[in-house]
Amino acid sequence: MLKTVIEMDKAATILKLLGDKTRLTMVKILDKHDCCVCEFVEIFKTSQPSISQHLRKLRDVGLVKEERRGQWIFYSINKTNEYYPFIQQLLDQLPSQDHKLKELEEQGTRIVCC
Amino acid sequence: MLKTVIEMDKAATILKLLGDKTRLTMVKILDKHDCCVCEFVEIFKTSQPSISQHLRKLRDVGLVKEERRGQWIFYSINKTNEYYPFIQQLLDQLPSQDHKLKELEEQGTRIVCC
DNA sequence: TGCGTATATAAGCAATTAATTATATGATGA
DNA sequence: TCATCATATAATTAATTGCTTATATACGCA
Repeated sequence: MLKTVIEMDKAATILKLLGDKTRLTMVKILDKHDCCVCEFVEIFKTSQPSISQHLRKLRDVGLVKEERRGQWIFYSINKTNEYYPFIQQLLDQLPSQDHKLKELEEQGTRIVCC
Repeated sequence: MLKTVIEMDKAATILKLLGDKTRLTMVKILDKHDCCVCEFVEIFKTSQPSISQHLRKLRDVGLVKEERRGQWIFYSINKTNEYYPFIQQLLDQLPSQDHKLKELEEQGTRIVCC
């Protein structure tokens, strides 16, 4: 089995980023589904700037990437990031957050927006 | 394979704790070797209170435990902690920090103190 | 072209964090 | 019992973080 090793500095940086419940949940969701900003605003019941700022931090270290689709900007996990295997192993130990997206669908919020 | 799942809250708390280079390195070292406070002071070239405070945080969430041996207090990983499997998987992806202890031995600092 | 929607960025502020300095506690050994 | 060593705790301070409010940008549509 290939053992990937990550430097301590980089690991600490990534863990610090993920050591925030909002960002950790975002990344867990994004690992399975692309999402746009307004969905996160709904899910976390917080302000749009707050969400944007969290996403920016994740983007700055390359964990997620953005892509414009018409009016919306979708975020997705950057699987080509050299540290993706590191976080993937971590995410696998977290409970699925699919129910959060399901709630949006039930509210109609997911469809309306994206 | 048994899949252990950890709640998001708890995971975020632990990741935040480990998202500090000093604490992450401490835990990585402790995963293989017990250490006393004065060794960490040497390794990290920082003040004793600073080291004590980091250890306290790790102790407060149960990741490490302390044990007095005569004059010294040794810290070790708490393998019975319910979140140990979570961090173990993470630690396995980090480079060994044995060289740091080796340096102490070469300096004689390890033996003198502990 | 002008308006509404989605998102990003900037500035300000309150809360949290990590380090320092000073002091307390507890064990050892003369 | 007193001095010393190892460690913990407390108080202070500077730096960092995350949120809010306000504003800017960029797209889609009438």
